Amino acid sequence: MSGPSASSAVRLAAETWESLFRSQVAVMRKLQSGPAFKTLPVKEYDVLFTLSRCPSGQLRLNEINDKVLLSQSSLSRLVDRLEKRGLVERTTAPDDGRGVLLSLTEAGRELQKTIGREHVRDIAHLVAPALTVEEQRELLRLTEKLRASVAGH
Amino acid sequence: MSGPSASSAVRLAAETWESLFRSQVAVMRKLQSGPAFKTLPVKEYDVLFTLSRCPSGQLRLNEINDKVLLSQSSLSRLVDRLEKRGLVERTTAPDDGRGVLLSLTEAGRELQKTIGREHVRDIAHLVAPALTVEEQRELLRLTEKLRASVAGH
DNA sequence: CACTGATACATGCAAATGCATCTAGTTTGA
DNA sequence: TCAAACTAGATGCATTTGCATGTATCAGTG
Repeated sequence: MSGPSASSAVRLAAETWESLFRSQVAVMRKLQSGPAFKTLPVKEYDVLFTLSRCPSGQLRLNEINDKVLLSQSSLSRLVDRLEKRGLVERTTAPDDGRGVLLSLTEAGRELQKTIGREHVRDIAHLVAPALTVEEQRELLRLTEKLRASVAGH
Repeated sequence: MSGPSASSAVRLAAETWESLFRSQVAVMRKLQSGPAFKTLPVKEYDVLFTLSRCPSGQLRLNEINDKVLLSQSSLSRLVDRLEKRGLVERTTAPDDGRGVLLSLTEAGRELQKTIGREHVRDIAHLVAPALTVEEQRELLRLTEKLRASVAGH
């Protein structure tokens, strides 16, 4: 079962993750230093973005928490800030009294769109020159496959 | 020059980045919750790891800062903590009096190895079942290509 | 229904983070 | 050669984060 190929499989997995991680750092560093995030930190934008992509327009806090690298308490307070700025609204979940549904206000939707347009341009300027269309498609496929597998743990 | 294919190119780049980012979040979330990082936070481990991979055994703080998603001041204080715990050592750079060279102490090297062994196993358990060897190689290639392109301005 | 344990989110508090700024060493150019 | 501009890193301070815990609701069992 184990042997030389087992240890090289472990090494390959580790190197792959390392490379994925460093590329994420490099891209994120550029993106967050851009002018798009002077008005709103990236992590807060990410919550607005996630809400904007959601068909029902509402998400539970714990659903959002799965998408974001933040502790539950940090997300709770990040949402406090967004709420104080009038960008999102908390509602008690109808089917579960413990739960909180989050939705965008009109101001939140506007701000997401404004930042989003610039953000998407910045992304394109970084990613498009780096990889061919085919390579991007493959990278998209592989990362999605990885994410799905890990989420299913 | 622009047209329907221009906007779809932008969309592809954005979706690719989004997928890369979310996969990174999913994997990192699992990794950092593991028992390997009870003794040392991931970000601090990452500095030890980076030093351990460096041929000369020494790195400038600004070099480390490129690899990590932290502000300069945060890295400075993270290194304070590592130094207080006796895991790394600061030395003034011989060729530039402003610079600081960081190197592992023996204790730092030991701790990195200990955590590293477990960490690598955790990575393998997440990545290996998700992607074939060929897919991992391709993911490694694509992320490295992306990182190199982004780093080069 | 009462009771036990689990889940969703909020909050007190200590620690980590980032921005602006400071200090010190280095490079530039007149 | 020397002052001005620049760079590396440290530090004061306000904000953000996470851990531990608290509160309220839900689910399961007798």
